[in-house]
Amino acid sequence: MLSKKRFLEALAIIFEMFPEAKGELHSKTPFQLLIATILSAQATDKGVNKATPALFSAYPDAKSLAVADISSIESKIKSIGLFHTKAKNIKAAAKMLMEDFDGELPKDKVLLQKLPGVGRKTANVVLGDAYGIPGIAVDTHLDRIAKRLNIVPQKASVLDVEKTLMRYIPEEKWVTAHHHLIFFGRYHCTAKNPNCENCPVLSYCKFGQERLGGFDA
DNA sequence: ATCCCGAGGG
DNA sequence: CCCTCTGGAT
Repeated sequence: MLSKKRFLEALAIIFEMFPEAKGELHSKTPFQLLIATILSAQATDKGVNKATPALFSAYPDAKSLAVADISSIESKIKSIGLFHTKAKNIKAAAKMLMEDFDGELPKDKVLLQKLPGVGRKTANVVLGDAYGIPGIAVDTHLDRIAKRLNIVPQKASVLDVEKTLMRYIPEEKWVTAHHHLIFFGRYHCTAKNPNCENCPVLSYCKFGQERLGGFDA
């Protein structure tokens, strides 16, 4: 297992690889960020950004989305995938915001997760990016990277990954580290053909060393 | 553990 | 063709 000290060394290198990493979902308000983030589940941010202009043009806020027709919402987000569930969730979330939260986003992880379609990962993203509240959203990229670097057992849950990262990374860097790790996963340590051959943190990476050292897959 | 589910990439 | 994408609810 990679030690905390060694992980932080690797993380510092990853910071330098993508110095300007940040959230890439397009939004004008915290509410729109919430909706975009719900829509981003099992979808690319590019795909979400392609669909949200039409969605937010028609329904820019919780008040309008709460009373929108499901079929109208579906037609605007269909290209994203999982659109039945997501249309239902974002309308219900908007309605809940209006009825139970005075039309404003709760700045609290537990309350945010009461909204349909909002789990731990989405809550962390919204609180971190909209309000700067410390948190580490573990998505498919962070989960993969944590396991490749071997800071957690291969069978660890996303919650275990989050806890370990929170223990290893200083709190004031949680939000930025999250973005740097996302970029690293998205553009370098990819799921399919990771660029281990040209990786600055190869010397820290169990997965990469075994992959390059071992026989062809 | 399984379902949802279209677009893009290899 | 198969795999993956800033997951969540059952």
